[in-house]
Amino acid sequence: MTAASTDPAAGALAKTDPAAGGPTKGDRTRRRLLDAAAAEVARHGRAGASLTAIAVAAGLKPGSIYFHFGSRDQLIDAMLQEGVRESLARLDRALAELAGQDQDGDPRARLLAAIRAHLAALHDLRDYAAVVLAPALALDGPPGAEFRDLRRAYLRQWSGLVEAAQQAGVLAAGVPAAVVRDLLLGALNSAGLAGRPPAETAAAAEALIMVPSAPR
Amino acid sequence: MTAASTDPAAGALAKTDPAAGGPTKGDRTRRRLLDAAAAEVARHGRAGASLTAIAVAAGLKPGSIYFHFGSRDQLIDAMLQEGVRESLARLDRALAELAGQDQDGDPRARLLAAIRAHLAALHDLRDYAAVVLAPALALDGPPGAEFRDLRRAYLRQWSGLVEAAQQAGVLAAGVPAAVVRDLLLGALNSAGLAGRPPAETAAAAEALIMVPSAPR
DNA sequence: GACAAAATCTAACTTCTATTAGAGTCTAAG
DNA sequence: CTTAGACTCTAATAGAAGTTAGATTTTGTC
Repeated sequence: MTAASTDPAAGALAKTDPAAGGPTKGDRTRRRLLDAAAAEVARHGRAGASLTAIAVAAGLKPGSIYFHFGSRDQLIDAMLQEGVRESLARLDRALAELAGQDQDGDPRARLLAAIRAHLAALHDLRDYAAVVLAPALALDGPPGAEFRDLRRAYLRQWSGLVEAAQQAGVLAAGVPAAVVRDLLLGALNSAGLAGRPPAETAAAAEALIMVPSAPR
Repeated sequence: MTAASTDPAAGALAKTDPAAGGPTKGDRTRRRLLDAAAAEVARHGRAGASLTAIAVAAGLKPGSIYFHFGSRDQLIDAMLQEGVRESLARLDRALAELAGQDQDGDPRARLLAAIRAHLAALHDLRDYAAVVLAPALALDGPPGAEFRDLRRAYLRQWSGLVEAAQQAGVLAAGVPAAVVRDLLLGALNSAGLAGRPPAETAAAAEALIMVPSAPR
């Protein structure tokens, strides 16, 4: 171990300056490392993201990374977690905002909000999301328990939204919800990463898949 | 160069025994190498597919690969080309079969046939297609002219199908065809790689995106 | 069965990689 | 200014990667 005293390499998360003033210097470069890792993985895949390239992109020498992360894998895992965690938080937030309005439990409104939130996340988080949410992305090896759980939670959220929408007649029924969910997320990911403004893609997705109006 | 005499490493394609009897031994191991490369790239990404792993999977020593291919990159490029080429051929074949029937130019029938062909290709070609057709897969570096052209041709085919379907009222109009194409292919890729039988996925996709019946 | 070509192996090399230990520098608090 | 801790660099390690040249084996043909 390089740093045995306080060992910031152990914690995977970047604490959002809980106690005193702004983020410490270590927090900042840790963030910079995660960003660089996301960019590198997005561009060259997990296996192609070299520590040296990440270090250079973050303005460090390769060896210095080990002060912040225990290994290359831990760094990449941390950035993957960060990506899903943030996406999940955004989804939850979007749905919570809806709850404070008139359309509380309306499945149609909830699904639309989720679509927009997903596309917005794809647009804002860019490299993080490109890596994390891609359906069949080659992320070899055991993905790490925490990442797996977060990803599952994200998918479960969407399954729930789809089922509710089907029962309300907003989405085609008589089709396994899991398949619809895969189709939907795959469509959003593919079109969302094409670089178009999220609003445009959202409008297209809604026009394409939604039953034109209320079940009537 | 290792083999300067007849140099099979130069040609990227596997000739389908044009002249005499069955495929020569070189053709067979070349095919085995392409398969191994596809599997390895599908599992570990382009950068993570090591020559040694490919060689072992094909029952060879790493050095022997250079008799068949000029370099690692050329091997992988060849397998990528093989993937799109076959997918494109299947799509063309499916559309041509339709032309011999009553529903010659019906946009709806053509789109349905294309969806089924794409999902079937995803299922049959597996590793090849998983790598080639994935929307935003990290295939770093210049993709190679031939591969790029084939891929463009595939996308152009789909754009045409989508436009025709929109004009016929089979798909939601008023939305850029390119966006719809991305959504559609992304959906098919994502759901198609989930391991479900292609027919089931096709049915789900059709139920989800098609305007219920003819424009009437 | 001998011969030439095709196909594979062996054994090296170079380069790049992650990783480590220890020494050096910066930063903030007293 | 001093000092302790946080942070970063340098230099070196061991291993795995792609690649190559030459020897060796396999294959098909007269």
